[in-house]
Order: sequence, then C-alpha cells, then structure tokens
Amino acid sequence: MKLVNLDPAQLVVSHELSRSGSAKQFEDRLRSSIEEIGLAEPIKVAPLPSGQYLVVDGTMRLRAITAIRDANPDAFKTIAAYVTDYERRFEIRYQTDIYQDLLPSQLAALVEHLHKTERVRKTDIARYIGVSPATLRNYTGLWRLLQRGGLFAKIVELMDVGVIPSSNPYAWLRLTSDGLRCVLKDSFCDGESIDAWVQGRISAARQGNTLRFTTNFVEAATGGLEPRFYRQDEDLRSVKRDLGLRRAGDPQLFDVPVTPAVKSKTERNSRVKRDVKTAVRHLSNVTRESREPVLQTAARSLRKYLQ
DNA sequence: GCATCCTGTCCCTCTCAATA
DNA sequence: TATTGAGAGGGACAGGATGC
Repeated sequence: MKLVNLDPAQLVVSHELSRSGSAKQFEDRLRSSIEEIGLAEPIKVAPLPSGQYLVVDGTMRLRAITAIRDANPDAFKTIAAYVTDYERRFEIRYQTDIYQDLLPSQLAALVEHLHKTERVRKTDIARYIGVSPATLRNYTGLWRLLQRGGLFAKIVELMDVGVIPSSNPYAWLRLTSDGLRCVLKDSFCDGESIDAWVQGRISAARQGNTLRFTTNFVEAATGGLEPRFYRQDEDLRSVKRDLGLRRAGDPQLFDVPVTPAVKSKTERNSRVKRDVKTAVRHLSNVTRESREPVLQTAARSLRKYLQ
C-alpha cells in the first residue's frame, strides 16, 4: 500500500463503509489523542474516478480531525493515508474491523473457526480481541445456539438485532426445544404465534423499532420452569448454581494462602512469558497454514502485538 | 496419571445513556 | 449535576475432555 498525504477536501465518506455503532466517549478520547500526538495510524482510502478518495477505514479518525479543523483551520492541512484498491474496499474494511464491528453471531463464528480449524487457543483469541476469557465463553455459547439450529438459531438472530441481550447465551442453552417454545410462548409472544413473533421482532428491529428485553427478564423467563424443559436434571443444575452462590456469599471460604510477593511475581512473569511464547507459536501456524487472507492478517497482527 | 484447557454457572462492578 | 437503570464484561468455582 502506498502512503500519501491528502487534502481533507479530497476525502469522501461512504455510509456503507462507516461504523454501525457509535461511542461518544471513545470519539472524544480519539479527538483528544489526535490533538495531542497527531494521527498515529494513517487512514485507508481508495481512489475514485473523480480524483477524490473514498475513506475505506478511518471515518471516525476523519470525523475527529474535521472537528479539530473546525476549531483550528490551520490544523491537519493534509492527512496521512494508505492508498488501497477500490475493488477490495470491503475486504480491507472488514479485515480492519474483524473484531470491532461484527455481530455477535459473526464473532461467535470467527472465534470457533480460529479455535477449531486454526487451533488457536481461546485465551489467545480473547487477548487478541480485547475481552476476558469469560466473555469469550459467551461467544462459544452463541455458537452452540447456532449449531442447534431452528428456534435456537433464531434466538441468536434476535441477539444480533438487539432484541435479546447476547451476554448470557447459557440461559437459553440449558433449555430443551420444548422448553424454548414454552419460554417464548409464555413470556415473549403475548398471544402471537412464535414464528410470527420472532419474524416480526427481527423485521421491526431492522427498521429501527427495537423492543429490547433485559437480562433479568431473560433470566426470569428461562429459570424456574418444570424440570422436563431443561436438558440437565435439576440436581446437576443446583450443584452448579450453588458454586456461584457460595462464591458470592462467602468469599473467604475460597481464599488461598498468600505466597511471598517476590516469588509469586517471578512465577507470574515466567507464566506470562510462557503463555506469550505459546500464543506466538500458534499464531505463526495460522499465518503460515491458513488459506483465509483475513485470518492471516489477524494472526500476523496479534503476533506483532504480543511480541 | 497429570497438566492443561474448556464448560456452565453464579454474582459483582463498571460504563454509559437517559432522566429528574 | 446527580441519580438511575441496563448491558457488558470480569472473577471464581468444580468437573469434564483431551493430550502428553
């Protein structure tokens, strides 16, 4: 990719390549950062027949720079940009946003692909996309819902459009098919048929009319059903539930003896170094063996980050 | 057999937007 | 400006699965 400096007036933003979400605080911090240290990472553009350049990646940075220029017209007379192929604008855009802008179902599919096909450990994937291993487990849960298909997959679709929170897929996974139908019929559909309700909520959400259900609502709706509506028997679920309750209710039960600070710090450092080394090895394999350009790019990027 | 990783579950904390 | 509510993410556990 060729690096050039472009006049801001030459840049054109396309809605189809802009971010789907917004974060005011992030944008404020981005603007402050660019004001303070400049544009650390050039944006990516593609040439247009008109002589202008389409912003492929960097609309938020451009927005921040525009805001800075509104206050100070002398700032950023040119903007550093990598010139990419217009034909590859979507590929490049989605490579860049592989872990920032994906729907929950897409992220779940990506995680499982990296894990199963490319053999990247889930802890490494979590570090790469900047979430905890616990959060990554939610993506695993989403993937399992998708694998079950039918109404379970529809639940993920409802999560994608924001009707149902995606933060606790296991509330749904514990149900049988009959249990799922029972929950939807009794707590969500309000007299409508299940299929019609699901399709109606998805369509409405896509038109901007999203009816959101809370995690508490989901938990209440999927909990406390008859035992026949759960995949595992009540005793087993009670044991697992008790683990969480014991942990929350009496933390000192689980306190471990404190080892000398120096020793534990040394051990931690040694462990971290070992983890990083292993992660780099896995990622090198992905870069070398994967046939997916997106995954090669992601693995190269994470390897560079870890090193 | 042991070490490591993954799963399913719980509650808590933090962030952010909406509202008073 | 302070408060509130919702959602996202984190910490922790036991136990199962897997690989060496």
